[in-house]
Amino acid sequence: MFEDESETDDAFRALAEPRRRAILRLVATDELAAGEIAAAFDVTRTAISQHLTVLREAGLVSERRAGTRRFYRARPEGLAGLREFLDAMWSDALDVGRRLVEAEAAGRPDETAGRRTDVA
Amino acid sequence: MFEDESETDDAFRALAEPRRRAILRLVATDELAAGEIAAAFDVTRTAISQHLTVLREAGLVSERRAGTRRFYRARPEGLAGLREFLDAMWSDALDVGRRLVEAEAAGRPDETAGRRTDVA
DNA sequence: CGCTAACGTTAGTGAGAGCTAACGTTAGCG
DNA sequence: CGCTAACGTTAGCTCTCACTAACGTTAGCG
Repeated sequence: MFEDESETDDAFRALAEPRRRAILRLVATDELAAGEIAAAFDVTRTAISQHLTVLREAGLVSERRAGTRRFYRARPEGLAGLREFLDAMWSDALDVGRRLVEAEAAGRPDETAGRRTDVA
Repeated sequence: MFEDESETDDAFRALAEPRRRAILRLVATDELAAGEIAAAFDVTRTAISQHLTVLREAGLVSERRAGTRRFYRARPEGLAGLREFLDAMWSDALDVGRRLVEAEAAGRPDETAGRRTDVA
């Protein structure tokens, strides 16, 4: 698993920016033009344009051209990698939590914390 | 929703770093000491220590001290904010996809699309 | 054509983040 | 005590990234 690390990495880095997440929420429910998106913030259109480029290259938004305007919309498939990562992490961590409780109830063995190498 | 933006922001920024995600996967299944974690990478222990600090402040790992050693483990609750964000984004985007298909079948209204939502 | 509107793109700047080396801290051993 | 081991912390460097200003591109109108 996690074979598309480079692709998922782009999505993570793209979402690390609060403004990009705001843009994504903005186009999650409605398809908006670049100018409309830029009007919603108090930064330059240039900055928004670059953010849109990052989001597009990360596969998080799709672009549709109509005349001189370009409409953007959230692309749910771009979040698939993140969901996989989070779900795997979530279930693994919860599983360990359960295991630790059972171990403690059994009289707490496993103090040396013997490794398991199936890390990645 | 998205009221814990500052807390979620820390988690997003923490996960934006590939090495921190690797560390998180490493301690997702096993509780490891700082030295063991550092041994798994080819960077300095200092760098790993700083990464662990970031992960801990983001609520993504827990710390347990035993003698001079400090054991770290993944904290699934720290991912709750991210899951909420992703789930909301996912369902919203899919909902829009469905709505667009229906609108197209109905004869495509809503061309102007002028609006602004709660941008934050 | 000329002109304007709506974008994207490039160069340059300042703030932030990851990395290393050196130093400080705490726990265990003789 | 003195010494070592296992960490964390600070100072400094470098590189990335978000932002702005200026320029280039494409589409529509007269």
